[in-house]
Amino acid sequence: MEPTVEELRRKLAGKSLKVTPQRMAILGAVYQLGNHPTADQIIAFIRQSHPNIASGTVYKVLETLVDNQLIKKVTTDKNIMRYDGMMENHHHLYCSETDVIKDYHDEELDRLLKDYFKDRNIGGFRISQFNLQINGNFDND
Amino acid sequence: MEPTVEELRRKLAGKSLKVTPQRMAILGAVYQLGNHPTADQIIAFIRQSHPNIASGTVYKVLETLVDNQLIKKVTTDKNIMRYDGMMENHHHLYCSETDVIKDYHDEELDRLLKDYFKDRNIGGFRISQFNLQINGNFDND
DNA sequence: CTCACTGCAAAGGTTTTGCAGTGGG
DNA sequence: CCCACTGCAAAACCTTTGCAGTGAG
Repeated sequence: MEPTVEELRRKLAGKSLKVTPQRMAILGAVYQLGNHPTADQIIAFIRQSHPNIASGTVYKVLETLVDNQLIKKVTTDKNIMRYDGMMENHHHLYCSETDVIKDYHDEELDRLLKDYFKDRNIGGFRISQFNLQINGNFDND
Repeated sequence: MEPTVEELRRKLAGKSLKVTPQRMAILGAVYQLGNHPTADQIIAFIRQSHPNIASGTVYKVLETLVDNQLIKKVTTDKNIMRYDGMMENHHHLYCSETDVIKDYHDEELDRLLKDYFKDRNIGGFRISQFNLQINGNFDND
């Protein structure tokens, strides 16, 4: 969860995106910050090393990264967009009090859901992807 | 899915909320509009019968209704909040192109998930509720 | 070289807030 | 009657946009 400069470069180039210092920093920030950061957190983090980066640029780059499936958008009850660098199929534990999101991986659950949707026709709906939003509270609050 | 005036009144009173014409109209609008309306759609709908309702009031009332578990918030990739009057456990089919959300109910799926989480300790997380976000496309687009 | 990307600043759109006046319990 | 609720308008907030200048391929 902390790719090297070469890995970042490869991810961008792999999507035929120009490799700019800003894009490297933003994609790296999403990975390093980890816990589903907001645009604001990403901007603050990047300004430590790139003081002149414009917030408009960050929003544009995040949109580009989402469009190219290098990151995903994550929404919560608060209407602030958050971003997730984990592209493998996974689910989210969400506490609305603390606004903390934790990833939840489980192959058994994935298999269960996949089997459920297999051969099931959801009235004219072509499923591209699904994920479970699990709401509740973390014990150590 | 179109409760009478008495039912609306009972729902509000049941939560010890003052029964005002605005609250009646807003809760009724969420039910009548059905498809997970935005605040804006709710306001436009209500103004037909209550031309003077303030948008600030609508936002405040919607928040109150959410807090009192009479409606739920629904989020999508677009950062506009939407509201859902269906309180029974259910899932959502979501098409990001058209921004259409359809409810998906299935007891077998609910049982499957319930069984899965039964006796399973999700590392210090107390689950209050979960729902599946199913992304894809509707055939008749 | 060229066109996509960045910085900057302004605008956009949704949601929140403060306060005085109103009305439901 | 009293306090919660409403209307109004301004402000806050996140995000988008336009344009001139820059730099990656």
